[in-house]
Amino acid sequence: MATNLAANRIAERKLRDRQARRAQIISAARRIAELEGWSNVTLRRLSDEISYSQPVLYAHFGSREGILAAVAIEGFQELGLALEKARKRAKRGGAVESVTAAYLEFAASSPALYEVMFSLSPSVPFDDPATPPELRFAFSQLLELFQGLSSKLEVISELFWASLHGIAELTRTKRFPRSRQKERVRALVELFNLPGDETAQVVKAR
Amino acid sequence: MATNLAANRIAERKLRDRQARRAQIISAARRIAELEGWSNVTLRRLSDEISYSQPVLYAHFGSREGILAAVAIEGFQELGLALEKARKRAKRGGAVESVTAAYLEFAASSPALYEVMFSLSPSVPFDDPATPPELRFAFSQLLELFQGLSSKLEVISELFWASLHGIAELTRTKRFPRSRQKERVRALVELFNLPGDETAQVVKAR
DNA sequence: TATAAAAACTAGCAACGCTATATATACGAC
DNA sequence: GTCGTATATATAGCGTTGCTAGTTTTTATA
Repeated sequence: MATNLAANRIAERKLRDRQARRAQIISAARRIAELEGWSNVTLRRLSDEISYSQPVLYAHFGSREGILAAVAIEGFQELGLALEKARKRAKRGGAVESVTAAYLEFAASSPALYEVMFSLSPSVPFDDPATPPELRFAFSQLLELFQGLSSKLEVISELFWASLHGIAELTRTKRFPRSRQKERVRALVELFNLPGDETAQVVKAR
Repeated sequence: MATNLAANRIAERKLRDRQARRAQIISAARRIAELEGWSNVTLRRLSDEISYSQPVLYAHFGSREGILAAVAIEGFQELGLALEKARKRAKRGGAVESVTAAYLEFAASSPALYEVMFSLSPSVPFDDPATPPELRFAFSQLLELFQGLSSKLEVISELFWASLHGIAELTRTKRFPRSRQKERVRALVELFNLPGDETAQVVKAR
């Protein structure tokens, strides 16, 4: 029947509209957060920005937390892509340095986004079957860095991630002076950029 | 005059009472936070716990933020003391390992306290003249670890702090599985516990 | 065009941080 | 001891928040 086809197209259009609005909400939340901080991302403000009433937000995300989580996942996607790009365009042996720079640049240029990814959403776990693929992908870019270099691939990747996160976070929260950032990065790269055999030596299992 | 002496003693007693209540507030906040999370540390709940009305809280701390900051500073004091103790009781060459364990133990055993120290109070800065001495003291314990070992004392200490913080935070927020924690710690200690000349070699300025 | 379903809005609840105003308590001078 | 005063504490309420029940409007189908 023709009605079925028409019904299909209508359903598709509705889905598109839904997704577009969802993206609009996420985008508005990001923009407000980056300009005015997450405390200004209120449901009333968001519903204002998208010109819909508050309950519409709840049709897309079950709660304010849900909106933050969605922004965080979008952030992990972008971080993963940025790291992948940095790793792939690095010259031989310079992958650690390149990825380090990309990671810290990401955190520094979108502090509110980084904040929601790591400080504000305990509802986006990693060590869990329900881990979002975007988060797995981002971490996999760090795993790639040490592939075959160390017998403790996962451990050394986690340690590298922890160091990057620590620097990013202590910088974001004003515990580290920006003035020494270059030296910190150089020391970090030296610690982890252990080419060839040396890597196995320093990072080797006891 | 006798009245002056009496007045003095009264003033002293008032000060003691004030400080006692201040400590009571901080203690209640810590307890609730550790048991039920910081979102349950509300002013009404706090005033209930200390059996005073809400405005009394404002006589001690100007705002809810002020209470969190006070708890955070108490946390830095305790962290600093714990690190100092760990460093001093370590056998020769084992200081890094000992301090690492103490730091991560502190973070793991009081997650809410650690959270308020690093995630919830941007109003306790470090790179600033107004940095609380408690925070400076805690960091100085990390500086001590690398005293004379590296030409980049501050940078390597900051890097070590960042790594510890990254591990603590990614563990607290469930991004790291606890199962590999031991291996992570061992790898971290190997990275930073570079006895004698090797330290200068790996950490040296280019 | 009439009807059922889906979508959106209005209005309001409870709880929050915070504060202006009122009341009770404790002090110092007589 | 008594009385005014200053200090300490309490009451009550404002504006805003996340969230939702109930109602109205819009949309799709027959």
